[in-house]
Amino acid sequence: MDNKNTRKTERQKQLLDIALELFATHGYDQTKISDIVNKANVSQGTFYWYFKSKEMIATEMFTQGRVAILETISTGYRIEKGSISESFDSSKQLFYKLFQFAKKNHFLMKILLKGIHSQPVLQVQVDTIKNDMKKAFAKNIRRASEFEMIPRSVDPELQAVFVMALIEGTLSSWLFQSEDEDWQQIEIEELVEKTVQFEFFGLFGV
Amino acid sequence: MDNKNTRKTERQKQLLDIALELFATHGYDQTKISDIVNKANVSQGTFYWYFKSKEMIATEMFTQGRVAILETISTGYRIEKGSISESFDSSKQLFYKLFQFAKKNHFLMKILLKGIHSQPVLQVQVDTIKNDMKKAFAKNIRRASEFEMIPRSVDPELQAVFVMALIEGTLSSWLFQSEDEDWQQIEIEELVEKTVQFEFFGLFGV
DNA sequence: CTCCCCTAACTGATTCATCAGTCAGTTAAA
DNA sequence: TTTAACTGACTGATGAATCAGTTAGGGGAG
Repeated sequence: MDNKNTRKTERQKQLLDIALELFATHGYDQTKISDIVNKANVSQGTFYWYFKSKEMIATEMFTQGRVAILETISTGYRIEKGSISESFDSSKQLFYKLFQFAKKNHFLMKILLKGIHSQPVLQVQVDTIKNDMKKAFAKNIRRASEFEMIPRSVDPELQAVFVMALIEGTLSSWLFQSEDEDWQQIEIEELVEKTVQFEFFGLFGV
Repeated sequence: MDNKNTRKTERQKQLLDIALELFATHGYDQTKISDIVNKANVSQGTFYWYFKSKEMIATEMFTQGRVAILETISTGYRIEKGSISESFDSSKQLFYKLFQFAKKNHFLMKILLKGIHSQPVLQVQVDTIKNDMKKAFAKNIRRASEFEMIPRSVDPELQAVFVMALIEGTLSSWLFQSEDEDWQQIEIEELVEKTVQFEFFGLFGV
């Protein structure tokens, strides 16, 4: 009985993993249910034993992914009243965790970063996750601003847009052009360092 | 004969404009050829008198759009040896032109920013345009760096990734959430000012 | 320990809706 | 009269979803 349950969840996980990889590498629309089941060596009908539809397997991915991402971000927080260098370091820590997560879950990240605009229902879910991330950054910035760790001058919401843009674009470049020479070389620590550098000081550096 | 030519190009433009709007608002995949021709009050067959396929009308859009964008960026350049504040101003001017372009051509920009990942052939074209933009920024940064208008410390290619990310993300937020209160208010001049501020000085501001 | 029974798990050929693209025929302007 | 421009019903491919039927493996009766 316990065994049965395991067998069931294992097949479900197998299908989820395969679908995740195929969606990320070939795209959601380019991936047929038949591609997924062929790779899993099961029949088309089996897929529908585990998932109500193609849309539902993607939804399941996002539900699980959302939890994992938000967990990563929330544990990355460590903003307390302190010096500027402390706020710099805590941002670095957060970025580091995020970039590590992105590397480990690069299939999920690719799907999220590209979006699924051909499927409005799914795109809403992608947008929700991105919005949650942005809100997390905004909260971060608002607190740092209250503690005077960064200047109060600018609207935290707008700053959050900038930071989110920076993260999204940097992760996209990093994950999508990883065959590229330029990116091949760069270590995650270095990339984080330079990204946070830009986040705090812009083109001018320190 | 000149008249004939005009009539032909006008219908072509009409179909292009309608397709552009529908692709931007409902998405490429959600837009049927029948939607386009209905809105234009012509028959399905007429569409195929002017365009070989759905893919080709999108390709035509991108071909025209690419020219317009690169023209905008190239006329926005004005980097010459000078002071830091001059490099700041020239960046502001470039951003201003780009944001103006984006507002005027928001349908095109929406398509480019979202991408068309369901259609690999078209996505390549989108990526090409984005890459052209990034190269333009990289060139800009490289020159500013040579002239010591910004520090030489960091890799211009990586800086270009950051700047491109900033532009893309900011434009996306601006164009897609224009019903939002926050964005409703903000003037293009103010947005440009703050974006360039972030580009040069990051979260810390001046 | 066996046989048998039940149902969860699985099969894959078939159905069905959708839409891009076609084509034989029509219209209008030069 | 010619042909560019247009019509709209039709075709054909595609792929998600279904369903009637099959299999396997765990649990209970003997």
